[in-house]
Amino acid sequence: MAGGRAGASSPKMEAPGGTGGLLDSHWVPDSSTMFNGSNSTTDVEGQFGDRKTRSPAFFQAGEIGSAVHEEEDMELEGCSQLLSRKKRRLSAHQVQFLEKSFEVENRLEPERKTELAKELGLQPRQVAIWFQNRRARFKTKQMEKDYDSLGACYDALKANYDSLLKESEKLKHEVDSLKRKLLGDGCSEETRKARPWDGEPQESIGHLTAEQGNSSQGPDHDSSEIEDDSSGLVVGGDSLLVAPHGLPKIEDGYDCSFEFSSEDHPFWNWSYN
DNA sequence: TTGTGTTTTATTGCCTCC
DNA sequence: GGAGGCAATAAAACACAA
Repeated sequence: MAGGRAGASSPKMEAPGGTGGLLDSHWVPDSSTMFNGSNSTTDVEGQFGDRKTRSPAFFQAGEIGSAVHEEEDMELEGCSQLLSRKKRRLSAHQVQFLEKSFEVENRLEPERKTELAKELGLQPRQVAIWFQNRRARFKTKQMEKDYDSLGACYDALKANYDSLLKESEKLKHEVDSLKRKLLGDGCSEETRKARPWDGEPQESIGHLTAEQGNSSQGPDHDSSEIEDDSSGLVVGGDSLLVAPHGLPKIEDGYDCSFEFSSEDHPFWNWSYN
């Protein structure tokens, strides 16, 4: 998307007659709109109202702003040819009011916009812009939060995976040692014949296949293979219990078992089209 | 004082919905 | 086609270190 589109109406743009340098820092005071008696720090940009038929807010001769910097304004009082203006920030009071309103509802109904504008001594367009920018800020913050929580989930899952891997190795060793115990060199012919694991590799001891019992698992081994055996493995009367495992509870409060859903997320619930 | 980074206000173009 | 939303962006305002 092309930038610099605001340039045409930029207050930095020198006014005709080369007066921009001087006028850039001054306003023609506005006697009209004030917020509850307090001074507004903003001008009346956006008073073109409908953005589809808008004209540049700046450089409209005779247009006036509701400046709060009275000293500056006094200096220029009487200046009828305002050709350049600066942005003015909203007052703390106005921002606070808008913030509260945003908390209640982050979307603006036309009536509410008008109402807010009236109450704050702003143009409806300014209120709309403020909400738009506020939503953008909120979205950014929310994405940062989501990024952090996903990172925490990843760490927890990785830790869980690693510990499962270790546990799996440990169990394999136990199985191996039990096998060695049972199949000691001095065992009888009957016992040797009865050894199921001496047959085809897919034969199993209990639920554990020979392959599971003997092969070493790589890092990408699916841990679910041992989950199915978590009910316990009985070998020679001993029970090797594999602890049931699931998704971890992360200590800092994040639960990784969540799924992203636009239904239950305050931000994504918004209908961004 | 000045350079630089951040935040805020506003514009522009495109998109979707009605 | 108009209204309103969003992303991208500009630029003023502000903060702050050197």
